Amino acid sequence: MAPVTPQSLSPRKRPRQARAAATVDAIYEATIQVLLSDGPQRLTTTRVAERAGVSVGTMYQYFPQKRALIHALNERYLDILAERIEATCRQQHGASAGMMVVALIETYWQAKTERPEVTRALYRSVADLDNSALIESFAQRVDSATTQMLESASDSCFQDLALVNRTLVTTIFGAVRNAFERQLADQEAAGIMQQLALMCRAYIEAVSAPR
Amino acid sequence: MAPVTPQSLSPRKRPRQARAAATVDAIYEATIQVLLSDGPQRLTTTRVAERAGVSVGTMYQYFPQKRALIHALNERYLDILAERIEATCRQQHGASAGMMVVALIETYWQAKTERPEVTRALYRSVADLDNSALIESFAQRVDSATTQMLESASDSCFQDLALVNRTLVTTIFGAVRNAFERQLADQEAAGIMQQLALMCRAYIEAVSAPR
Amino acid sequence: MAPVTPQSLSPRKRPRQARAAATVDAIYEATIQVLLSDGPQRLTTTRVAERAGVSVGTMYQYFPQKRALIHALNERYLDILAERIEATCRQQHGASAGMMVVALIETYWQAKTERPEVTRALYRSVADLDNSALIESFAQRVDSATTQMLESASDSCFQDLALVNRTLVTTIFGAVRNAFERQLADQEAAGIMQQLALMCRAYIEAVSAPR
Amino acid sequence: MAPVTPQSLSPRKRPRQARAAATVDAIYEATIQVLLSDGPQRLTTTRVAERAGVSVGTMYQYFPQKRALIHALNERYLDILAERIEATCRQQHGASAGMMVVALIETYWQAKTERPEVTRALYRSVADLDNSALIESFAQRVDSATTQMLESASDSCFQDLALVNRTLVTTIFGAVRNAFERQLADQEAAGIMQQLALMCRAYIEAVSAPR
DNA sequence: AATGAATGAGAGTTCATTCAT
DNA sequence: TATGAATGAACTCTCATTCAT
Repeated sequence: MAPVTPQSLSPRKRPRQARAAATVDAIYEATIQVLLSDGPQRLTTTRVAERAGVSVGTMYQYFPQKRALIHALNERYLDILAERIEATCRQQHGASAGMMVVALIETYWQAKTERPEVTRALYRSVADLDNSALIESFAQRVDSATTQMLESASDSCFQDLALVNRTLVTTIFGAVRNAFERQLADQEAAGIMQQLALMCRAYIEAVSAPR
Repeated sequence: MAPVTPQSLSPRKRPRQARAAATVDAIYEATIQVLLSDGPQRLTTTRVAERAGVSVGTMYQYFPQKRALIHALNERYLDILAERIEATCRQQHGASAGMMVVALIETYWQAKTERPEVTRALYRSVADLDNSALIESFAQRVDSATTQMLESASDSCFQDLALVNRTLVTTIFGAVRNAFERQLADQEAAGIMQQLALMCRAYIEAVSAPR
Repeated sequence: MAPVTPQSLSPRKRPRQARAAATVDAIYEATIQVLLSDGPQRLTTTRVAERAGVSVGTMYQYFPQKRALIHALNERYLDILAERIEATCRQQHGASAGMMVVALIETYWQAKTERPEVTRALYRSVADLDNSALIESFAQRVDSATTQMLESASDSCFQDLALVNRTLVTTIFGAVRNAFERQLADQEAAGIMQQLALMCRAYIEAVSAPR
Repeated sequence: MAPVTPQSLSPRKRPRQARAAATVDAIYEATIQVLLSDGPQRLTTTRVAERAGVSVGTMYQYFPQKRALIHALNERYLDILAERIEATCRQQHGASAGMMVVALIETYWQAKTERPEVTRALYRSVADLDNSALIESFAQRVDSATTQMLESASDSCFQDLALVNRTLVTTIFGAVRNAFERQLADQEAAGIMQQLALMCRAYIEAVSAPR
C-alpha cells in the first residue's frame, strides 16, 4: 500500500519542542478560523499566518505548501474521529449488537454536530485535494474497529461478518452525513437517528443467528 | 419560499435561438471536461471558454459570474437526477414496498456510477458555492415523489409515513453516496447494495402494518 | 485655425429626419443619465444605448466612437452656454458697465447651478478627451460677445478694451467656477457673487475713463 | 471633521525603511510619467509598476487600489501646494494688502506653470475620484493662512474679513486656473495677472478702511 | 436600416512562494 | 532561525467595436 501521506505533503519537520507544537496548533486553529470566516476561496497562506500570529516564512517551515496544510488539517481531523470511533468500539465490546449500532450512530452524529460549521468548513477545504488515501486509511481503521466490536456481540453471530460490517458502516455513516448536511431541525434529526438504529437492528435480526 | 437561484447566479439571458442554446450546452460540457482533466482549482473562465470554442465575453453573456456557471451546472445535474427519481417513483406506483426500495437504490446508484468521474467532479466543483438552497429544493422534490410512491405500496401501510419516508431516503441516498465515494470494486459495491435493500425491507417490515 | 471638431469625432451623419434627431437627443440624455447614476468610469456604450432605448449598432451609426459621443455632448453643452452668454450680452447692449458684469456673473452662475450634477458630470466626462479646441472656440465666441457688449457701455470707455475684457471674463468665469466647485451653501455663494460684482465694478472704475 | 482620506484609499502600509520610501516615491513619479506620456485612460497599474521598476504586487502592497494611488498623488500635490501658499502668507505677514495679493497670485501661478503638463495631468487623473474632501481640506488650509495674512495687513482693515478673504481667494484661484487652462501666450497671461492684481487692489480699496 | 451576439485584448487585483535581511 | 517585502503568473471580468442576421 502506498503511504497515506506523500512526502510532498508532510510537514517539513516534526514539531519536537513544545513551542513548535504550539505554533502548529495555532496554525491549525487559524486555518479553521479563516475557513469559517472567509470561506475556502479566501483561505490564503498570508491570512492564516496572520491569524496564527506567525510570519508566512515560519508557516512555510512547517507546511512546505498550502496543500500540505490542508492535508494535515484533514488528517488530524480524521485521526481524532477514528480515535473516537475506536474508543466507542472498545467500550461496546461484548455488548448486544443493538447497543453497538446505537453507540456508533451516536458517536458519529456527535462528532459531526459538535462544531457543525467546522465540519462543513473542513469538507469544503479539501475540494482540490486528492484525499482518497486519507479516506481509505480512515475507513480501514473504522472497519477494523467495528469488525472487532461486532465479533464480540453478546447476542448475535454473523455468517458473513465482513459484509454485514461494511453494510452497517456504510449505511450509518452515509445516513448520518446525509442528515447532517440537510441541516434538519434537531428534533427531526433525532427522530431519523432513532429510526436508523431501528433499521440497523432489524437488519441485524434478519442476518444474524442467535449466539 | 425564496427562489432557489438568486438573481446574481442566474444566467444573464435565456438562449433564444438554437445557436445560443448550442453555445450554452457547449459551455456546460466544456466545464465538465475541464473539471475532469484539470480539477476544480484549474477550472478557469478562460479555460472553459476556450474548450467550449467561444470567447470569454460570450460566456459572460450567459453566465454573469464564474460561480453562476457552476451553480447552473449543478442545478442542471440535480434537475436531471430528480427527474430520474421521479420517473422511478411513478413507475413503481402500486408495487410492493420491497420492490420500491430496490428500484430507488438501483436508480440512484446508476445515476452516480454511469459517469463516476463526472459525479465526483461535480461534487468538488461546488466547494465555494452555497448550494444548500439547491440541495434543499432537490430534497423536497425527492421527498414528495417517494412519499407518493410509498403511499401506494400494495403490501404495506405506514403509521408515520413522513418519518419512514425520510428515514428511507436519508439512508439510501447516504449509503449509496458513501459506497460510491469509497470507490469499492464493482462486486463489493453490488453486495452492499443488496444488503442495503435487505436492510430497508427489514425496516419496512418492522414499521408497517399489512394493508 | 484647425476645425474645432476633427472628422473622426463628428457624427457619421447629420440627423436629417425628425426621428433621427429624436434618437440623437435620447442618446445625449441617456449619456447624461448614465454619467449621473454610474459615473464616468461606468459610462459604457452598451449602457448608454440601453438607457436610450436603441441598440448599440444604431448608436454607432450616429457616433462612430465612444469619444465622439462625449465630444458631441460637450460641444452641445458649450454651444448652449455660449448662446446664453451671447443673449445676455445682446440684452445688456448699451447698459452701464456695472450692470453688464452683474448680468454676466448671473448668467454664468445660473448656467452652472441649474443642474449642478449635470455640470459636474460633464466636467468629469471629458477627462480623457482633448477638448482644448472646443474650449478655445467657446472662449472666442464669448470674447467676441463680451467685447461688443463692453464697447457699448453707456458710462465707460476703455483704453485697452481687449485686455480689460479678457481680464473680466477670466476672472468672472474662474471665480464662478471655483465657487461652484467648492459646493458652498447658497447664501455663501450669493455673498461671494455679490462681492465679485463689486470687485469688477471697482476694477472698471479704475481702468476706465468716463465716456 | 471626517477624515480626509477614507481607509479604503489610504496606503496599506507606511513605508518604514528607506528602501520602501524610495519605492513609494518611484511609484509617484512613475504615475506622473505615465499620465504625461499615455494619458489618464492608459494609466494602468501594470504600466505604472513597470515604469517604477517594481512589480504590480509590490505596488499593491502600498496602494490597495488604483484609486488609492491617484488619491495619494493628489493629496501629495495639494499638500505641497498648500505649504507653498502658507509660506507665502507667512512671508507677507505685515505687508500691505496690495503686496499680499500680488504675492498670492504670483505663488499660485508659479505653482501651476512650473510643470504645466504635470498640473494638467493631475487635473485629468481625478476624473473618477471623489476628491471633494481633499479639495475642501486644502481650501480650509488656504483660508486659514490667507485670513491670518490679511488680518496683519499694514494698511488695511476689513469689516467682514471672512467674506473679503473668501472673495479674494476664490477670485484669484479661479482666475489663475482659468488663465492657465486657456494656455495663453506667456505675455498675455502676464498681462492678465497684472490686471488681476490691479482688480484685487481696487476691491481692497473699496471694502477696507485705512488702518 | 437596425439589431445585439460575439469578440478578445486588456483591465484591476490576488496570492503562493521565495529569499535577503 | 524568523521575518515579511517582493515577485509575477494567473485569475476574473469588462467593454469598445464589429458584422451576420
